[in-house]
Amino acid sequence: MFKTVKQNKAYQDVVEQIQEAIMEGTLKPGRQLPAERELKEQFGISRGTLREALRVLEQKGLIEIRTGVAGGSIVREVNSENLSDNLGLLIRNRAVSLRDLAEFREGLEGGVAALAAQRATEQDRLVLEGLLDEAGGYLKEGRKGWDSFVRTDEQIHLALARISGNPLFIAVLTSVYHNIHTYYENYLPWNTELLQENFSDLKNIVAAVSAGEAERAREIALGHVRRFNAYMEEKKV
Amino acid sequence: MFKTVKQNKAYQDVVEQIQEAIMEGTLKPGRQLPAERELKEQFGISRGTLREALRVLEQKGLIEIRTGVAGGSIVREVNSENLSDNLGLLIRNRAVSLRDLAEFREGLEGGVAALAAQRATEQDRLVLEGLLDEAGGYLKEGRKGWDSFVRTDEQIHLALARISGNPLFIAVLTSVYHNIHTYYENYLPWNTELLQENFSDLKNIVAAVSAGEAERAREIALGHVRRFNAYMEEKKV
DNA sequence: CCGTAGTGAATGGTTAGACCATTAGTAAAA
DNA sequence: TTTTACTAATGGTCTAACCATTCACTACGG
Repeated sequence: MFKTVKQNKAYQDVVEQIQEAIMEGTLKPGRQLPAERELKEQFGISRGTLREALRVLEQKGLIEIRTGVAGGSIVREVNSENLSDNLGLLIRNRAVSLRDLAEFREGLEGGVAALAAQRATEQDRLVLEGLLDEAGGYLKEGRKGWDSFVRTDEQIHLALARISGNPLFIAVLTSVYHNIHTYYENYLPWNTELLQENFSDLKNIVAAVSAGEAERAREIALGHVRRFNAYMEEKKV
Repeated sequence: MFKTVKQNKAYQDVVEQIQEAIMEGTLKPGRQLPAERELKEQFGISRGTLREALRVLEQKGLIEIRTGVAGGSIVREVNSENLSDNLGLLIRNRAVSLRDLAEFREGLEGGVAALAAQRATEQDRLVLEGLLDEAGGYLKEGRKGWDSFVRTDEQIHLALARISGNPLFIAVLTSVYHNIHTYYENYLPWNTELLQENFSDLKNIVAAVSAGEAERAREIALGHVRRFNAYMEEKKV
């Protein structure tokens, strides 16, 4: 009937107070908190306890702690790094399989391409074409350019995510790419033909995005990822 | 040319060591770490520093700390609570808007429904139909059943994610649903008609999944989410 | 006048040792 | 057998000190 009364530990109370102040805007990004020796007085706790609280806030990505005379705890701009990290932990720990990752990517890339097509500015188009040129250059280098090509390929995909303007896609895809590398090396049957095909896909996606053709971009991106995944499945077996 | 040598703080070193041990499976979930007073000896640090490390690990969701005689640090089963918390922070900070969330959901639900259709077992079908019945019941209760209906709706979507068998979809969608509630209350123009339409969508999705028709499930799910989002956009303006 | 090396002070990082609070198990009492 | 009280182990907190890092200022040398 009744819930157990939550017995807050001292450091949790501090975490909550500071977090709340940040959330409601009392503490704005860039703002510096008082020094530990002063904060501990304000909260009426010991320095050790205060530091446990600060470590938690740091881990949450809410503050940054700097040493030195002008140092201290500084309120951070909220970002999705943490989300990315967490997802990375999940991927590594839960023994998420290549198939899981690939399926997940399949679900995301189409939507990202479509959104990017709707929202790309002139400048975005230039960036994409620049990356495409770069990738093309690596492709011509033959074997030794492969690694660079793959990295550029990734950058193109991430650029699309950025262009989509949706922080969730950006954070999640960043995390996925950070963690899929391991698999590429083991499972992808690298060869010139595959890379050429890949490059051709990229060109088509960028073309569709530049033309603002959302649905075409979606389809090509989806097909691209699917083919890629199919290759990996083959090799895996 | 050279990168600054990373000056690890003592507590960071401890965090990394323990985290690594958990990741590579040396420390399995449920396993209990030595008591603080012993751990500090093993690491050769003070108790305060050790505790900062443990707090970080706790915040990361890797361990749980219990008080009392049989207490201590226990390695946790990895879960997506943290991911959810993070997403919550981003939303509260307006770094992620309703539109962002909705778009993201649109990207995911189609794929989930398609996978679920491919993989649903007989038992899964029963669960889905059970949930559907439950939702239908709430719908008949009129106004006072709305909340329950929405919650059941969510459970159906989460059940689909579970059936898809992909831990990434499960984790991410769980986080999204945990956090989208805030918006529902503010932006959804609840009325019988909308709920009826919603219910009809759900029935169709479940039917397609049960029939193993992946592409149809994908399309219906996508349309479902899109319509839902469109309603919210309207109300918002 | 300008640059550079040195120096001091403020701040976080770490240590040691003590005591408080919580809790599971055990022994004693009903 | 059930309840109560005690005990010991463990995390939670406190105090007080010293170490390590960084920035700003000063004094010296050009």
